[in-house]
Amino acid sequence: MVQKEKKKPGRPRAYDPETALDAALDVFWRSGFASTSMDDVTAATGMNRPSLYAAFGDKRCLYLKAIEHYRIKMRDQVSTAFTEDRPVREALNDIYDHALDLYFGNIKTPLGCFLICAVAPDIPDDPEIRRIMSEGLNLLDNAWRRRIRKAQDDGEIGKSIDAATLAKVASGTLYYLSIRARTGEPRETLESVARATVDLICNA
Amino acid sequence: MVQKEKKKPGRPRAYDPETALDAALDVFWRSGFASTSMDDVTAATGMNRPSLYAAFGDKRCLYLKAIEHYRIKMRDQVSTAFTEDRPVREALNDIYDHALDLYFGNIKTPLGCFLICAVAPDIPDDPEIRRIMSEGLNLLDNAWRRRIRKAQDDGEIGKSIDAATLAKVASGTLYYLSIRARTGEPRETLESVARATVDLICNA
DNA sequence: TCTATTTTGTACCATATAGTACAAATATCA
DNA sequence: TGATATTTGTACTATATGGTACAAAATAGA
Repeated sequence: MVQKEKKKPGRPRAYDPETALDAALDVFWRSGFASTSMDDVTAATGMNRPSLYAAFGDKRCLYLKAIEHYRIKMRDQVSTAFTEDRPVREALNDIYDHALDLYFGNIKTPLGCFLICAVAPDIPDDPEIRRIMSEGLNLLDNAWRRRIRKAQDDGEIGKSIDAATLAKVASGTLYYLSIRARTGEPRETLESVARATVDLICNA
Repeated sequence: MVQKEKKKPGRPRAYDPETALDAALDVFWRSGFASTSMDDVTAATGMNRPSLYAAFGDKRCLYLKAIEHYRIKMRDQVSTAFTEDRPVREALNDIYDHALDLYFGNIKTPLGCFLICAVAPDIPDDPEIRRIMSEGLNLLDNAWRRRIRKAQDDGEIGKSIDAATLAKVASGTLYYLSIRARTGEPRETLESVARATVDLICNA
């Protein structure tokens, strides 16, 4: 049960934390941590600086919260496609489609996967970012692995290559879709790559 | 014929432009454009600021030159593996190996592909970077495509999926190797993914 | 209505950073 | 040796940026 509005004394906040975090994610997603100024964030969220700092801490804290926010967004967008019960071909293709929905977003310029395309450069200089990034991508690999493993057990996919490795190949195509969405490749082209990958894996 | 040293009047430069550009690439490769300060570059190159600006122009010019420098490095490292005459299996595996050599580099912390891992975030805010990035990745896709197409003509690879699409799947695995090298995944794991991809493509 | 509490909004500070001015240094050439 | 040309190195400027102080505003509760 979510406690929606516990009436507190004091001036009420003029922003919705969830909406603000979403706006912050958008600017980080577009330009990355270093290229995004706190002024950009205030502009995107509509919040003033002290409110921003009071709500989310300093820039790096906000960035970490944005990453976590993205992780949840990713889960909501694609995780159901992994667990639904149906033929593996259909499932895998559907996963890619949902991912493309996320990568192309609702804005004019597609940005790809936030982790792959925007967070990656921060890895060498920040061990915690590396850890979070690693875990986030592992979650994805593991989701592929479980679904592919199930298909192997069901006899839908051959067992000549182990599920964990096939899963990483599947992720690789996801990375391709991300990067290429960001470089401006048309969605149809990327859908073809996704379908080809599904073909290859299902014929393994 | 390269004109090595045309004796000019004036104080001789204390740096080697090629070496300096290589050092500049290293710091951009590690931290990306925005996180890298010109002080970082001066430290890495050993050049002082005015010499740096005289030699390469402003920060963005230097960055573009570093990208071009990387493109050449990439070509030198992997392009011969594409054109050598031998069985396609051997060729594809060798390409991945050479790429991994580049991604793991000579330093302790592997950085992956410069374009994929460091330049990608700059795309949305800089049309020229987008163009360069796009062209760079297209070159890679096309190299895969030509080699795979040849293998299809030679009967080594089936024709159920067209070469251009298979090429993009092959690139996808390359992107995976890049990102995962940067997150700290061991090289052996990535070699397995490469070998699995080659298996899948050769059995297509 | 008065007090306590929380958020807002302006204004500000300290620092980091991209880029440059200018004189000293070091070469070639006459 | 002197004139010319090019690079070096120090010091500097202007600006952008992360972060904060503080008073005004707006609520709940007594």
